[in-house]
Amino acid sequence: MNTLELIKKNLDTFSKSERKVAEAILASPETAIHSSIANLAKTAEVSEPTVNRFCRRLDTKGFPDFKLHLAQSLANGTPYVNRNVNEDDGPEAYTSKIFESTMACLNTAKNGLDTNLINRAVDVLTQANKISFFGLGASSSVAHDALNKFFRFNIPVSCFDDIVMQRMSCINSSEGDVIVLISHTGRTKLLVEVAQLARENDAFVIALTEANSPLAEQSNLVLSLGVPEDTDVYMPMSSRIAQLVLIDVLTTGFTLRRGAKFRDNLKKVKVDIQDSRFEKTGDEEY
Amino acid sequence: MNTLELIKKNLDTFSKSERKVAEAILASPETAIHSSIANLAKTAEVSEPTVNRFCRRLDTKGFPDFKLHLAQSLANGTPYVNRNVNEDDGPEAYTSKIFESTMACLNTAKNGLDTNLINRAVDVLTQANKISFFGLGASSSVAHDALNKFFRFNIPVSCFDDIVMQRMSCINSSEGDVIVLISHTGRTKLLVEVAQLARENDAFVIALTEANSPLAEQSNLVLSLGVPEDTDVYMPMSSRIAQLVLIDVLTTGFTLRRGAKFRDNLKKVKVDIQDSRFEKTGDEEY
DNA sequence: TCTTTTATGTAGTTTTATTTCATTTTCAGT
DNA sequence: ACTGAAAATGAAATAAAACTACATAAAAGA
Repeated sequence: MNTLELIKKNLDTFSKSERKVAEAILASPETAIHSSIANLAKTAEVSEPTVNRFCRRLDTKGFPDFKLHLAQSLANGTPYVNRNVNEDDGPEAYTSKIFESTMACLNTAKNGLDTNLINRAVDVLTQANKISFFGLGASSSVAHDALNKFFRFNIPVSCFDDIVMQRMSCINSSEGDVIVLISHTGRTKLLVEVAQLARENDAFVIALTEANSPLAEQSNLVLSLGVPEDTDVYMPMSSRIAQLVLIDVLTTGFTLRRGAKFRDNLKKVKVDIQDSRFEKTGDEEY
Repeated sequence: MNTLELIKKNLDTFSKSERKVAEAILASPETAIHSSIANLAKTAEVSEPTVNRFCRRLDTKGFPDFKLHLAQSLANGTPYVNRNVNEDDGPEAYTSKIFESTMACLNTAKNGLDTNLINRAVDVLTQANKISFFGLGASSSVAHDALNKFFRFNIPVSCFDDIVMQRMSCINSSEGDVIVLISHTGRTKLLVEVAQLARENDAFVIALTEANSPLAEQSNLVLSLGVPEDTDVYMPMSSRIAQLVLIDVLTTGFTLRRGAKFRDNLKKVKVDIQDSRFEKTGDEEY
């Protein structure tokens, strides 16, 4: 948790003098990280040990350690990690908050990912006869995105956001087919059934979902993002973004694994797209 | 500039002993910020003044100040310098690179956005009779995502990734209708034509695209991300992610603008989705 | 009101960082 | 290769900062 936010939140748990310290810091955090303990004590009109005790109350080793934590919470790009949007936020405020919390979410996802599993997934994908991406509701756009990327590899790939088509596709699957199921919570009943159906028909099931969820249990390989669940009505679903980045990672892993010959293929697709453009060089995508 | 990157970049400008310090820090930056100058000097096998001089060479006031800067560059979410994926990167390497460059891209987008324009866009959207999202190719999944979000507001909203349907929809549009066009480069001929068609039929055109592009010129309002264009074959299209976050921002602005009554609507949708789930509380989305 | 607990500050101690200066290394010019 | 200037480095001393122990004051409970 962001130290600055932590101080704000715990303001009322501090003693009288400690609150003075907290207020002095909140008033000008930038100044605080460049002050000595003596200086800050003077600003807050308390004694030095009080400042020190204040630091320890916030689970830091002491004043220097506290400054380190505070500095990190003021660092470029993360002034207000995961701050929720308020009813009275202006465009400036909610825009920063959403961008920043999305970045924080990606960082968490990055740290929580198991690269061995990613490697396994890339393995499985490169050896697949056919790849299918399934998602329902909000996850369907992630599946579409995956389709768009894998389509360029010129391998059999499909994508369905229709439960009936998904089931039909599973029934027709066989060994060597890989089915990638995308679900934020991993608790969508219909999709869990799809996973079962796919496995009954010998397909390999990769799930992009929460660890230990019902869907995860029905899958052969689970890539979980470890992103905290969204709690606020105002807050958008950042986990979806993390899933998309994970798709990017898988695509990249796939490209690298397939080697140089394969990459030429990609270039061809890009060059062709160019022709449908107004002139300007070096562009890709739409 | 990020301190850690700065050290890497300037490695060859340091003297022999100073390089030892640099290498000790790069080897384990997390350890470095928690060490005393004496400790770090011992690890690097140099004297304490050398460490101090090293810090000053990097434009800091001294060792504690340097640690502060270093801590900030290690902070959660800090955008790393865009590094491209290499042919011989392992899963660990390409995963971090992709996540980090995506975060860097979001940070750039955040800084480049004009919140006044966002506010205007939210204005226009809240007053619309009907909203349509159009995208082609890779941008179609962004359009779908937007549909999914705006759909919950219980207002007339549609989404097409088919050029014929897009044109038909434009022809049927009238004053009060808003059409949101999504295109990374803003140079897709067909989509530029769609913009013209929409305006001829009195629709208001919002473009999520590059500034000064042909599409931008045909639109009433342009939201440009200012994200650098993708140059590398291996690199995924991060701008797409930025577009999605921008959709999140617009959705949030929309919700806030519509006020409390409206938010109840959102809750209803969420509660309904719950029922199609395996039991567990507090979940949202799919 | 008295006792106990908690909070706060003073003064001394320890740790940490910086400065000064002597020594070593490097390197250009002979 | 030698010499001397300049730069780099480290030892030791100094200064600064942080921390500890303890004493006193305030607050809370009996």
